[in-house]
Amino acid sequence: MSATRDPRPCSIADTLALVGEKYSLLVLREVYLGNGRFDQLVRNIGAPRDVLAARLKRLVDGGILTKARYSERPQRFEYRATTAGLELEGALMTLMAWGDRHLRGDDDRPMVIEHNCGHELLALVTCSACGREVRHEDLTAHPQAPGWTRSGPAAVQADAHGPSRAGHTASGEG
Amino acid sequence: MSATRDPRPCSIADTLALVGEKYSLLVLREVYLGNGRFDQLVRNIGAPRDVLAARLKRLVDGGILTKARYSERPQRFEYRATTAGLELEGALMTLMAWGDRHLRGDDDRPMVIEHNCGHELLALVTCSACGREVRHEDLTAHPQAPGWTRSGPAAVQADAHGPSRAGHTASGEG
DNA sequence: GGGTAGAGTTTGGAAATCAAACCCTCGCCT
DNA sequence: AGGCGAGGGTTTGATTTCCAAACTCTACCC
Repeated sequence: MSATRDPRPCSIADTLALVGEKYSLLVLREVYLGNGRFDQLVRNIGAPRDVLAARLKRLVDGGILTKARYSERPQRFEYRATTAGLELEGALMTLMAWGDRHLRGDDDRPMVIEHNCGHELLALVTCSACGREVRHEDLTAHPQAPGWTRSGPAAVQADAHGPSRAGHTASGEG
Repeated sequence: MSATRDPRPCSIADTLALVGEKYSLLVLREVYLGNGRFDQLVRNIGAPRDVLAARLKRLVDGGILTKARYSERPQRFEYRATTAGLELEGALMTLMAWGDRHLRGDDDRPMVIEHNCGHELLALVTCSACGREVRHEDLTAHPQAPGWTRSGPAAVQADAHGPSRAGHTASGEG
């Protein structure tokens, strides 16, 4: 019997395995703001120092941050985002926009980001091909991983009398 | 005494407090795919059943999922995304795009999303005002929360501009 | 020498995770 | 009517992780 064990292969899961632990994305937030020093990260994020040290090591090992020396004699370091690390900023802006919209009133924002087009940034996820905003009902998933369908592992085929086999295209209750 | 304690007020942190725990975003992934049944979530995500139950409760309480009955007689439920929940799909697509680009070769994708414009989706985060892609160097953060600057809590006055020079604030306060 | 800043590491108790086992309701097969 | 199995969880007990506070070490500044 093949192991029913392994979860669905997925780049979302892989990405979260790297940056999805508690505090990791907040480290990125601070680094984007230019706050790359250890004590600064501790204060601004509120993370335990040992946990933060572990997260930083992981982010550096994962190629998202670098540890740069900014002073030789009293050895002092600063964490900076790599190119790959900077490419996660969009995801953070998206999460911020969501939180601003759903967890606050539109007037109670703790932070405003200014885009150099002159306007306040409201992050929007779009399709790079057509430029339109990504909406759920416009998407169709095509699993590529062998042995996996949209609904689960093909071997188990857990799709008999499902309530809505439609999956992505056509439903919508809201 | 000194309230050096509270972390920076931030919608990113708030959002992550709700959906940032392990597995939560993978639950959303499966729900977007139409897989809202408990056992399906367990199998496809690989989460312990008790942890998954806790996450589902939190997501329902947080207004991101609803628990819908799809069969009366053998009582059967299914979790579905609310409107707010659907609005997180863009963030997931962004994380997927990042993982596809940085954690895999562009040929080894476990899942391809088709956009109904006819092309494969490559999620891009853009500024809703000007439509351009969000890039780090085009952004400027403006903290609104009282007592907080870009670099940290104002009361503690961590120096403001970069690691290069320290402002020498000798006078303590306390 | 005393004090401060930066960058962590150590410590020990509290909380979360995990895999596996268990529970309960139905529906179906025989 | 007995047994099986699916679905949807809850319980259990051992392992990990987290957390806050204390501690370490270097180095500058007075």
